[in-house]
Parts: sequence; structure tokens; C-alpha cells
Amino acid sequence: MSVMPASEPDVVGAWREMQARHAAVCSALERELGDRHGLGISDFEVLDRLADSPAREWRAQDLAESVHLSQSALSRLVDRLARTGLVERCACDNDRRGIFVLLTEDGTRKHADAAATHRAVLARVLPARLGWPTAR
Amino acid sequence: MSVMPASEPDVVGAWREMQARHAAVCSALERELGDRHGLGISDFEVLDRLADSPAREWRAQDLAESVHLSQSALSRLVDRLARTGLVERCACDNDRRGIFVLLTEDGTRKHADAAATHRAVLARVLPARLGWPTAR
DNA sequence: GTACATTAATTGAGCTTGCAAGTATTGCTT
DNA sequence: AAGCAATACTTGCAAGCTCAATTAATGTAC
Repeated sequence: MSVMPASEPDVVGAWREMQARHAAVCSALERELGDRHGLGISDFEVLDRLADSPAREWRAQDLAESVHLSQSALSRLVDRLARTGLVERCACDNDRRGIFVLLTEDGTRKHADAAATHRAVLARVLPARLGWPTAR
Repeated sequence: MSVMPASEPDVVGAWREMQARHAAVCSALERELGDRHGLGISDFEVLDRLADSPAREWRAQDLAESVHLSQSALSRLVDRLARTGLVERCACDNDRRGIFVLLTEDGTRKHADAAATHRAVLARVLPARLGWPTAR
């Protein structure tokens, strides 16, 4: 089967395992964040970045990079979050091309609730396969 | 900030790192498999499962589970691959609800070409971050 | 052997995403 | 300061995905 020298790590096997774990975590997060809080994964990630920040605000482009989305996807995601009142767009006076995205009070509460679910899901399903340094 | 006991592994940090790695690998694979072979990631995964199999054929449902897609996504994916002649649908006589998906000659060649790119990309970008047991 | 639940695949509808093009602003070069 | 490339965001559009409903075949209970 394998043509690769035995000294090479099985990079394809590692990738398949990572895909499996990633899919399992995403599907669990999507379901639980969705059912319990009405959030998608990307929604949560954005709220989470904003909540991490002392000022609770980020430049749109930095946010996009941080959550691994294209600028266009992030723009529409912010639309949706703003429409439900969880974030606000805010012009930035230094550079009037850019915008700040900032967490509202509602967004802060929503994030606090969802973060508990998020951690619980991760703790349950992330280490649930062999091969990962599950610690302790 | 963190409310968790210090003995717990940083599951959120591990998840963020995994998302970053996953995104990097997917974007590199998407670009290179697309540019060089006209395949998307899911396309390649399906061809890869078929090529692995001694009979070069799989039941559609097993394929869906193996590549972490819904039945409907797989059905349409097989449509696309069949339309370009890389796989064929084949009724299975035991259970006439099901179908076999089987790799054509063209599909076999396409897979062999693409697999080289696939391994090269994985070897380049998968271990390219710290924290993974990248092996000796 | 007829009715009913279950399973396999397909189809319809809606959503999220990325790419490419468009708009507005900034900054560099002359 | 005028022109032009680069940057930040938004919008049009097409691709791919999931969920729910549908169609077809199987198996089970009576």
C-alpha cells in the first residue's frame, strides 16, 4: 500500500484524523450553539474575539483574519449580528475606510451564556479520540 | 479571565489552534488541487476512498460517512464527478435502494496525479505549526 | 400477504461562503 | 496638488452545504 519510507510520518493519516475530529467538533458546536443560543459557529467566534478584547471592539479586517473568513463573509456576518443587536458597526475616525465592530450589552450577555456551552462541548468532544495529547 | 482550574488543559486554545491549522490546510488544498487538477477537496476525498478500496467501489452511504458529508451533499458530488466521467453509479443487486459508486479509468488516473499534489501540500503545510506531535 | 416502519438515495429550498468587481478613502510620487 | 496605486469594506453572483420532504425498496408484524 504505502509507498512512503517508514521514517516519514503518515501525514495523510494525520490529516484524515484531523478532519474527523474537526467535523465532529463543528457538528456538535453547530447543533448546541444553534439550539441553545441561536448562534452559528462563526457568529460565536466573532463574539468571542470581541469579548476577549479589552475595548470590546475590533477592526473588521483583523476580525476576518482571526476567524478565518473572507472579508465578504465577515461583512455579511456582521450584518446579521448587527441586525439582531449583538454588535454595532462604528466608523473609525483615524481611517474612514475602516470600521470598528463592537459588542453591545446584549452581545456581551449572549456571549457569556454561549461561552459556557462552547467550553462544555469542546471539553466533551475535542479530546474524544485517540492520538491527541489530552493532558493531565 | 479564565475560571477553569489550572489542571485542565486549555481546550479552547487547542481548538483555536486546530481551526487555524485546518483552515490553512484547506485553503492550500483547495487552491492547488483546483488549479492543478480541477478538483475540490471533497472531490479528491471521494476519489481517494474509491482508490483505496480493492474493488474501487463503495456504497454511497458509507462514502458519505467516510468523507463527513451529508447524504444529499454526496449525492450531488457524485453527480458532478459522474458528469466529468471520473466515477460511475452502479445499481447494487442485493439491495436495490442503494448504489455503488465506482472509479473509472479516467478517475484512477486523475486520482494518481492529484494524490501527489495532495501529499505534497500536506507535508508542507500540515506540520507547519507548533504543538502537534509531528513525529520523529 | 397487507400494512407500516425503516433505510437509501434524490430533490427542493435556504444559507453561508469565496471570488471578483465596485466604491470610498488613504498615501505616495511627481 | 493632481494623478494613481494600494487598502478597507460592500455587493453581485455562483458554488457547495445542510435540513426537510420525497421516492423507492426492504423488512417486520399481524
